[in-house]
Amino acid sequence: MLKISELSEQTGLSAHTLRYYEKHGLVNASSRSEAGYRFYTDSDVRRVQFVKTARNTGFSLADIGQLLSIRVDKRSHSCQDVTDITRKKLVEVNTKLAELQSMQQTLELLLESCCGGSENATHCSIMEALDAGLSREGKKEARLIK
Amino acid sequence: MLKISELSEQTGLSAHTLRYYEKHGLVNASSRSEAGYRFYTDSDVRRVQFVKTARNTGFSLADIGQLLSIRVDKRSHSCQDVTDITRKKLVEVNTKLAELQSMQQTLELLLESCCGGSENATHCSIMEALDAGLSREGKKEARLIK
DNA sequence: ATTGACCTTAGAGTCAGCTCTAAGCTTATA
DNA sequence: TATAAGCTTAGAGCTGACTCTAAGGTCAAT
Repeated sequence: MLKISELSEQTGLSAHTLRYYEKHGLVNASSRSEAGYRFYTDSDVRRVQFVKTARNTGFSLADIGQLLSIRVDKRSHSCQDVTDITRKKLVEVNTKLAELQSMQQTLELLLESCCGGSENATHCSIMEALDAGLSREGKKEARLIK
Repeated sequence: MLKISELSEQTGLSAHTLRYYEKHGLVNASSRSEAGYRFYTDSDVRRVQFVKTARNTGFSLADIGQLLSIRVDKRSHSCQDVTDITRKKLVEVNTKLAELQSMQQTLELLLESCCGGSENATHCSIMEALDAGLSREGKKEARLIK
């Protein structure tokens, strides 16, 4: 039986976070001391680690709530239930990736187009590109310099 | 001279958002009517479009505040000032990209490893991988199936 | 003159996932 | 026994960028 600080050590999640997860229905202590202290079993530890792994994989707490309810009663759920959640998450991740890649490309083009020197910014091509809405000129110049 | 709703139309930003930007020091109306209505000039429109472009490129409102102060007095700032901000942003974007790419890879491996069928989830390899902290087994199985 | 669309403000609410505080018990150590 | 560390709770605060509300003033058209 672990106290919350011990569970915290074992999982790397703060006691605050563990209580927060409990409040949101993800992880309960199996029992409490007379004084009300939370006590966690090995099974609780595994559940918390599942949550942590799922968080690292990008799942939201709401997603994890669903995954956990599958986990406790696997017989009532199908693999498809699991892949549905996973595929939905992958779509979200891919969407964000596309946005970030577009930003990355823009930022790289901007940096390539600018001297970055200590002269004043009167003709800074980054400022010009942002002024031009990144249209034509900004991108074209960037490509030329490339 | 445009009223706020007209500026909203021209820029695609809501009047709410434009007032929000004003409150945060990014865009002021050049003048006001006797009744207090905001009036925007062409120069204001260009400033708002600059902000919008910079937002699309991933800059935070704080970043944009800095970029704007360079924009209004380019002679007092160097290209390096501009590239510093841009490079900092690129680093942030690359960091987030790395996180998301890792998530993407994990999610894809998980999906490859699971049948996704309508049988029950008793031996679902996604659940097993999440239980195992994505370690060894999860990844290995995924690769084998690949 | 009245409707209705538009404008003003301060300030509250939203999202997600924590993170922290205050006030008060409990437990372990000296 | 006293002190300090650790636990409890409800609830507030944080981040960033909006988004909305309420209560009221203004303006153009009928």
